[in-house]
Amino acid sequence: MTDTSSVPLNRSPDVDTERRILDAARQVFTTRGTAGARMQEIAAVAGVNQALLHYYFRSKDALALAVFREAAGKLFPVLLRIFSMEIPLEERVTRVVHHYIDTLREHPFLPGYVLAEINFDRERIPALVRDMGGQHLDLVRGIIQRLDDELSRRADAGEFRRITAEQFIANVASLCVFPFAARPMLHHLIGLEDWDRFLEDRKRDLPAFILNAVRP
Amino acid sequence: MTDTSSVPLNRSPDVDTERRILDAARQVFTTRGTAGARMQEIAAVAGVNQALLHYYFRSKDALALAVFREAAGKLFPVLLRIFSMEIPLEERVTRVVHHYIDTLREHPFLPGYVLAEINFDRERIPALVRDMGGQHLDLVRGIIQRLDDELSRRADAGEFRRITAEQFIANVASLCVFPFAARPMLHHLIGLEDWDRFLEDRKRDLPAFILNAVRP
DNA sequence: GTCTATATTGTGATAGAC
DNA sequence: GTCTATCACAATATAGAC
Repeated sequence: MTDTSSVPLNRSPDVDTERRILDAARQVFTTRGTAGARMQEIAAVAGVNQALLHYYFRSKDALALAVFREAAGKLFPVLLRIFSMEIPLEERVTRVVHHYIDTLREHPFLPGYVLAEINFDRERIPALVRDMGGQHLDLVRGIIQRLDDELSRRADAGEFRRITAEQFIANVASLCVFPFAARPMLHHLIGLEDWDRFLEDRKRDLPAFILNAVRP
Repeated sequence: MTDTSSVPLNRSPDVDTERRILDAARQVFTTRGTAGARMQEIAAVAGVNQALLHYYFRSKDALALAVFREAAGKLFPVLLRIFSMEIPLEERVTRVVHHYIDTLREHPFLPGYVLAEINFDRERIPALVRDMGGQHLDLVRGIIQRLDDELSRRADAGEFRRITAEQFIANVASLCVFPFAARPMLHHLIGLEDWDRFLEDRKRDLPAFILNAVRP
């Protein structure tokens, strides 16, 4: 009789290999795009055989979805969480800017990859919404509503220009994310050595920039 | 004897068909991405046979390059031209904003497509630079230098905060282009009927927003 | 120039040994 | 769980008639 006490039955697949495959998949999918990625290359990067990818993830589509979910999970939930906090608007903006520039500096290919996905695959947005649970849309609407109220109040007080929450959020997202999506081009113009400096300057100046812009 | 007077010998390929193919290719490439696009679909959209695509463009790669060149040609030269004009900075910014939002509203898939291309294909940036001719880099450096001088001068005069030309250009590009690249998502949040309104608001407010942001 | 038919390769996926 | 070998088909590209 075999000893099963130290080896649980129905043990989940080797998490180490699965992780290695997923990391390799992220690397390849984010740099070549989902359609341009090759299962063979992912296997090579993971240091395993191509058949194993199918053993763990069944199909290229399923693997791509797993990667996209993980990538989107890095970008959106934090944004919602910070914008839900009960702290002054100025503080929320500063935190979002710092968090995004720090995160994207570590994963510079995420923005281009995610933007490409949502543009080229119609199923990505619904999948994203489903992932966030049924509350997602309500949560977002709540955040937008609250931000709208706040911006109106401060406009009434003469502190801010009139601006909708959608425009405000679009501004914050644009200024934080776009430079990374356009990185190969900016990179080429600015030069590799100054890229880090560029990001540091941006991290420092963007919060004041965003708020100053809506002052009368 | 055939009448050749109205049918030039060595006549260039039927420009009408070539155009139809190129338009179809743009439509398919920009919505599915280069790697995800299928020659068969392009042929169907163009209303011709797949073999004709190769007759006119030799290979998928060559066709993709032609589409990318045309797309990039819609986005970059105008930016350089406007920023080279001898008009006040405020006027330059306003013109760029208006031009971009109007152009991208007509071609909403261009930003996502071009960003995906430059992220996924390392050859795109060099090709882009080559396309603009040898003067390209000098022209860009000239524009950046001039803008830098101008921003410094106005910072010295206490009119502006200190900001580099690179940051300023990144801000303008981000605010104009990103919403289109993120369109499927914003679209989903904002709703189809309000998208046009969103763009109109943006076109009106962005110039003042950009300049106000750099005021002390 | 435009078509049909076909060659040729690339690529996701599976079978089956270990 | 992991591998090698192979299948099946999708997709680019070409040949050749008209």
